[in-house]
Amino acid sequence: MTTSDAGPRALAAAARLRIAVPSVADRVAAELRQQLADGVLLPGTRLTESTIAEDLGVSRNTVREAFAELAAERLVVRQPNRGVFVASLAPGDIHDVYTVRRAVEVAALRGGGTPERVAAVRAAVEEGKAAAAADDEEALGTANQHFHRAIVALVGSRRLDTIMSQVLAEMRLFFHKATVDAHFYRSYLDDNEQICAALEAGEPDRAAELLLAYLDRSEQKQSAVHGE
Amino acid sequence: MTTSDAGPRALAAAARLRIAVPSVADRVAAELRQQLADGVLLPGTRLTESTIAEDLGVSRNTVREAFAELAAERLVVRQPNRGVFVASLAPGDIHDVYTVRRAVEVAALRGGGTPERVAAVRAAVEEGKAAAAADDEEALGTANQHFHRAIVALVGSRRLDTIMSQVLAEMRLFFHKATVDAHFYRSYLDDNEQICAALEAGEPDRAAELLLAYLDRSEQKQSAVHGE
DNA sequence: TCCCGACAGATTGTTCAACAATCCGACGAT
DNA sequence: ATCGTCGGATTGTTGAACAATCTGTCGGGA
Repeated sequence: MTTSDAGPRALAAAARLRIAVPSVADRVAAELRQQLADGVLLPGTRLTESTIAEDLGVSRNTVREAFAELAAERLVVRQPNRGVFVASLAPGDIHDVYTVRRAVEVAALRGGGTPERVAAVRAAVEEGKAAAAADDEEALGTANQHFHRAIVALVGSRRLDTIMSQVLAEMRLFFHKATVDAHFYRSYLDDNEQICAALEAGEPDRAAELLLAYLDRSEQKQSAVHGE
Repeated sequence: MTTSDAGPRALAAAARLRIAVPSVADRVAAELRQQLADGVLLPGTRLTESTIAEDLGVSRNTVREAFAELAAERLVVRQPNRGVFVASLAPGDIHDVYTVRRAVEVAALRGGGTPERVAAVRAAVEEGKAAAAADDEEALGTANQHFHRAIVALVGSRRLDTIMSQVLAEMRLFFHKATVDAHFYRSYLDDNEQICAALEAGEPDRAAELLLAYLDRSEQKQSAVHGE
């Protein structure tokens, strides 16, 4: 009771909210996630437990726990008695991912959102423009992700946010193939601007329509690049 | 080679698609999932690793892997160095769950779906009616879940299906409190019928509107029962 | 009386070593 | 060339061990 009295109930709540120090398994998972996002580990690559355990200086069991996390996020697939492999998306999976995005993002956009959250969308759009001006393709890609994440964040749902995060993480897996074209994301700048403008103008339904068209186009592009 | 020869390529494909024998960890997770769904384990209950390991006759490490699975599904929460507890939903979480349902189910319904899949929705409706006629509240509840699962299945997206499954699993966690009222699900029978009828009539948008209203009402009820 | 710190017990987090089950590739026989 | 067989490698699972952390209790001091 150093400061104002908190009471036992508040203390219990604080305990529940205390900063959870990430476990070793979590950190291993985070490291692998990073390598997956960076394209260090390409789809289809086999991840051997003992190798990773050795490389990261942790036990095999801990690596196993990390694999369980990643498998739950679909970033990695487990083949019993064979090992885990970096997930690779079939053409059907691409459509599937976009189906989720259509459901989640359009629903989020239709809700409108508070002015503060709309401002976050705007910020992501500007971030993209700045990246384009600086010819930073890398930044352009992340700005684009921020944009879509901000759209979902409009509804303020923790669960929708994590769903979106996972979908984006999945997409990063096979986006590497697409970004060989250095100007890939640039074509989306206008779309983002228009969607954001419609949203700011208080016309969420129109914004949703624009987004829907955008997603359909994007899916087509992806499918084409992915060779189908 | 008991039956017709398949050839090496087909065999490789079969190997990839072969029925994955569930690992011990998977079976432990399944068992716990069942107990959670059945209400044997109520929200807030602490799950001690050693106890469960002993009860199910497996090693503590294996239980740990099962916990990782369940944690990824939000059915249990891990408190570092304290243990895992059966997840309990705060009032805000209830709204959050319904937010996901609104996004997913409405989007699915708007798509219409193939006649075959519409038929599956109809089947779930009839299943509910039959359960009501037989005064089987248990069956009524599962029929209701089948109904909503069938709606999502209209789009035929593996990812949306699993999202819906997880959401329903989460709901079963706190639905136990609600079903003390034996006639809880009965009130949904008419809604389901109307939604299904609109869908069959080729008016998916009207069906979506009905579902939206249904979900809002359901959320209100749940929030009320859950004491808020 | 109430608060605070130390202590003991219990539980988790992590590692290590071992072994069975399974898979993969090579090698040799037909 | 096809088919078994065998050996090596990897996974699945177990059991034990130990440090780190948490919880509750017990006593001392204000």
